[in-house]
Amino acid sequence: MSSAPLWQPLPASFYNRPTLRVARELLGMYLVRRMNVTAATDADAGLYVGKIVETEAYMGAGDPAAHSAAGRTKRTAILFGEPGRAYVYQMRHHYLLNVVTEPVDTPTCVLLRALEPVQGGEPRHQTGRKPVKRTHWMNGPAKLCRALDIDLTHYGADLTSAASPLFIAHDAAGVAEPFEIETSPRIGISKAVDKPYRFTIKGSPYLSR
DNA sequence: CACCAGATCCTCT
DNA sequence: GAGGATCTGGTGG
Repeated sequence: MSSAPLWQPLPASFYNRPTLRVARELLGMYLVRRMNVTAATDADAGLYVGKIVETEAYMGAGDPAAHSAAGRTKRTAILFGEPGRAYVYQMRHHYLLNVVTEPVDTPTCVLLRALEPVQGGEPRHQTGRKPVKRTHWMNGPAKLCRALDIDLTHYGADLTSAASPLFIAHDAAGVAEPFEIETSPRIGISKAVDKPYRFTIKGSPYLSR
């Protein structure tokens, strides 16, 4: 038997709280991706895990930078639903992953912008290309999706279930390393650029940009 | 149905 | 630091 960490999903109640608070507290949590593996020899096969080191909050109706600011559309429908689900959307060739927060009909979410690789080795989607530094495997919202093979099929995925191919956990068996949280303006947007809705683990070498 | 802007990333200068 | 890639949803005629 291995001494692998126990990845225990965060419950929906974690997400059913003010978005800024969720965005801060997601730092240090773990995104767990279970890939399909044929002839798996142990429980860890196909398991890719990254520690969340950078997030951004999108505040819904009152936030011009949020997709849901203009109201409900087909694309943003999931934002109006239950907290703890995945809001994935496509931008050019890329996919971006958000977590839905707050109660139903409150279209808020948190964007996952960067992960620190924890388990699973080099993402296979990086291989074959120019060698990429470990710190650059998942240091951007689209890069982490590509690394973990996350796309529109994960739209609406339940991030609170260990049975899901994609969920968010804390390491119930691990030792948490203390860290400081830094707050800054969001990246890559053109509206509400002054809002300090970006949260990072201070000093992490795995941040975007 | 045409247009456009966009929560990005990579390559080159 | 700039530019391009060439996708998709949303809007307006």
